[in-house]
Amino acid sequence: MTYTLTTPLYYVNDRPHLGSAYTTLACDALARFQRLRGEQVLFITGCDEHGQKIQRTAEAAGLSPQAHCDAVSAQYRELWERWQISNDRLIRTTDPRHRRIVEQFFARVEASGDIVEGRQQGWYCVACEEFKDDPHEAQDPECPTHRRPLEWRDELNLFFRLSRYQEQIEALINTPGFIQPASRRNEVENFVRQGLRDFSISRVNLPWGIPVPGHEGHTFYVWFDALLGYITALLEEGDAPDLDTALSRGWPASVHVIGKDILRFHAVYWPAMLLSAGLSLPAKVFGHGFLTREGQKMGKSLGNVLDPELLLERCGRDAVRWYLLRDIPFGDDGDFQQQRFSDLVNNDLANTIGNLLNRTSSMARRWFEESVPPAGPASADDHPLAQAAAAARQTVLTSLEVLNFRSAAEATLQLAIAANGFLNEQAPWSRMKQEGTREQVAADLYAVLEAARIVALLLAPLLPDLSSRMLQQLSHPDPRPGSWEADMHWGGLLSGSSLPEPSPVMARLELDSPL
RNA sequence: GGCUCGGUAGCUCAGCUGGUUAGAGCGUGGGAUUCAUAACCCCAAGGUCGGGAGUUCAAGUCUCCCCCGAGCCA
Repeated sequence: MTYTLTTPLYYVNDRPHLGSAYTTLACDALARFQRLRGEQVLFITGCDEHGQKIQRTAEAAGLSPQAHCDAVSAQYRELWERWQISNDRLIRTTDPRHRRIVEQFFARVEASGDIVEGRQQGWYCVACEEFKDDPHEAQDPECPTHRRPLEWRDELNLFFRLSRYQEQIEALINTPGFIQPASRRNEVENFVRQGLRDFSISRVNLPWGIPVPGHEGHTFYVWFDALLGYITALLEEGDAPDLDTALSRGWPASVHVIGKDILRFHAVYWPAMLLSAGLSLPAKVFGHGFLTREGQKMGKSLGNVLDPELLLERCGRDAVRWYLLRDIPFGDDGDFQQQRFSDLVNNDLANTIGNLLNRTSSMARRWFEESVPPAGPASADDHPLAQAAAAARQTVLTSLEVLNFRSAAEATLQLAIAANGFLNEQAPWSRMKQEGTREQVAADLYAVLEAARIVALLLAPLLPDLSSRMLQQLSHPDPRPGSWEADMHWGGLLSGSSLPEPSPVMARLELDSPL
């Protein structure tokens, strides 16, 4: 069974922002975790490139839509490379193969009688790419989210008969665990209970889209096309653009990770479309929260957007990943606070974790021939640090399974804190001044080094870079997919292996100016 | 307007089915120590748990009303 997970396919209307980076980072941690556990992972991200909004943005910039999409999607690609995101795919909905997949999918939906012609009349927000339900009787209604004027539309469209799936969708969203976090389920439930209405899946007079086969003049509505990108993305390099082939590569998805704003599309429309085409449904949809900055919404008008590229350059991958994953409950909204950001990075990563390794390694080298001391009694499973390590490991495993990055980070940190405490209690530096304590000191240092090794391994999904640097200092190989959990058993550190000269694995963050 | 979710130490939050002196991290103050990245370790201050009423032997924890914030739908 392939573990398929997806980020949203980001709309290329604008350059990448921190929100997309946040989602992608979280997915990366999850993907790494699943790979380490030995799962066969297919990590999908990509770009959604059709629709009127794109067309207009391109026009405004004096570019062809395709040129515009090429440019923006290249920015995404570069950004993910820079962040070292481990995605297996980066699908673009302008990929020619995608068109074939959409056509085949549509044919199935049409064959099940779920496509009807209808008249779509109403106020449309181009920014949302969505019809708004009767916005009062105002003569100049505007979109509540974009605060831009709505456009009146009256056109003949193709509709998807969503209403036929009322009961199935109700059952689906009541399935425990399908919508995560559970707190968001109410919202969707509420929406569905009011009765599902058919929604239009085509537009007329919109050239920048995939033509609907057999319906001259119609192109697919962006969402219909975009969601299917998850399936096109399954195709491997040389595969023919065939729906069944794609599906065989890893459908259904184990989880769609999305922002809470597009939950409805993923938890209602998308499953209904899949049901109609006779395909199986994703196991889970996880809608995470939004980030604010110092208590304020980020936005161009406020001029307070945090550029993910700049953030990466100034602070580094580990710092940003740690802060976002460790401090913000995944699922809830979070606030990016610079002071807290540097406090946490410095305290947790540099002081608690980094320094733990540094001080221990330094002692071991000094007193035990620059190598890992003999474990002696410290190899026993009932050693206090062995027990702390086992507990941390357990928590990390169960937390990451349910995308609770925060709890995983905390548990890892706890182990490092326990090891620092143990070191202070045992005070090997004073013992070394007495006679006949060498064996005890060796055991204590071994235990702490071993705890540090396990901290490093536990960190591998969340902070692969830091993890790797720590393991290097311990002369220990990076974890391998599938053997990670076994690697974390107490006593895996080899006594006698040489320890390189320690240097800080994590530099303190000194942010003198605002980001 | 309807519905949902929040309002707990300066800050970010834990507190499951109601039950001893309400917890953690950060920040702040003090102490101890020297192996280490001015770091680690220990201790302390600090909260009428948004307001009010009620149920109960007992309520952050249940009920009702009100105030504030966020969101979904109208």
